[in-house]
Amino acid sequence: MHMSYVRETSAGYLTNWAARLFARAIERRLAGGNSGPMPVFFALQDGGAMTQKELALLAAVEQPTMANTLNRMERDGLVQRTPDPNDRRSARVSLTPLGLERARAAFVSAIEVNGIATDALQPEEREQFYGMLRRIIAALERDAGAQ
Amino acid sequence: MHMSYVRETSAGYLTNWAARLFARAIERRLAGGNSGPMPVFFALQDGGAMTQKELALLAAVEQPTMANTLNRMERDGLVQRTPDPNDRRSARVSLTPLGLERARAAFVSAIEVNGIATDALQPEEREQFYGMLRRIIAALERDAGAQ
DNA sequence: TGGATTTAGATAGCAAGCTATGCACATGAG
DNA sequence: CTCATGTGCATAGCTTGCTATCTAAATCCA
Repeated sequence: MHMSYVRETSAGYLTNWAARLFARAIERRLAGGNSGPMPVFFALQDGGAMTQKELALLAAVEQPTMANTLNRMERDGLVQRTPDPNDRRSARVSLTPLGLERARAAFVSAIEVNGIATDALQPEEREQFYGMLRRIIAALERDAGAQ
Repeated sequence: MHMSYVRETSAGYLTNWAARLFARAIERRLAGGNSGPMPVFFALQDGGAMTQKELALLAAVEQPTMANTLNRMERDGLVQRTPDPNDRRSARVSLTPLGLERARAAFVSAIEVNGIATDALQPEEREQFYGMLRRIIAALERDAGAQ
């Protein structure tokens, strides 16, 4: 079992590699923008507001990761935090006008990159690919849950 | 096109999510170990030596990323750098005995996690999944090459 | 009501990824 | 031989991800 074997048939290796290529392809199209805010853009693109916790859940990242992402986005004028009147620990996060603008651009880039990737698949393979990834994600989350 | 659509059918989103789950699943099994050295382990598990550049190429990461990974591995006693007698800019990197031991453990964990993931697929889907990922990687690398 | 527990977020510290840039050594052209 | 160019690696500085831990507010229960 040599490197070539591992490189070609390790699902983890290939998945990590593909994920980095996706992120870089999107970032090249965003001229200075990064791909980290993408899940926040998608979650709030309709003008809605969410708590940090809800955003972390949707993005499937840990709370401190989302906290840092939101701090950078706030620093860059992309989101605003409005204190929750019902819970003084919490704040509702929403996109600023600049954030909405960037969200739309990010959406365009994401769709374009997604298209480049799925063009490498046969039409009937595409749904299958999503399905397989979702099953793998579910299996690995079960593994994580079982300690 | 709402969040739910994006979450379920964005190849980039799903791939990034799966990649993080793979890395965490391996790290949970390595008790303090990290998944970054994995490509180095695989490349050098047979006792061979490579330059940093060769390792970066095999791992498909940039040179500074590999430089940092090797620094951490050297700090932790996993690799040694031997000056190249033919080129004073370069060094040959090889695993220490401790590094070889960790490499074998990492290999076992990687195979186990890979098994958990591929068990979520039908046997005939497995080769297909690797093939699709490889085609997507190739497409995104072409995109990167074309600026 | 008051204390224990839960929950939302903040903070610290690290790994792994990237780009940009600098330096020293190697190499090739004249 | 010398000088321009190329190459291998190091460094700086950033983002995104993680775990561990803290604080403060909310909630639950006796």
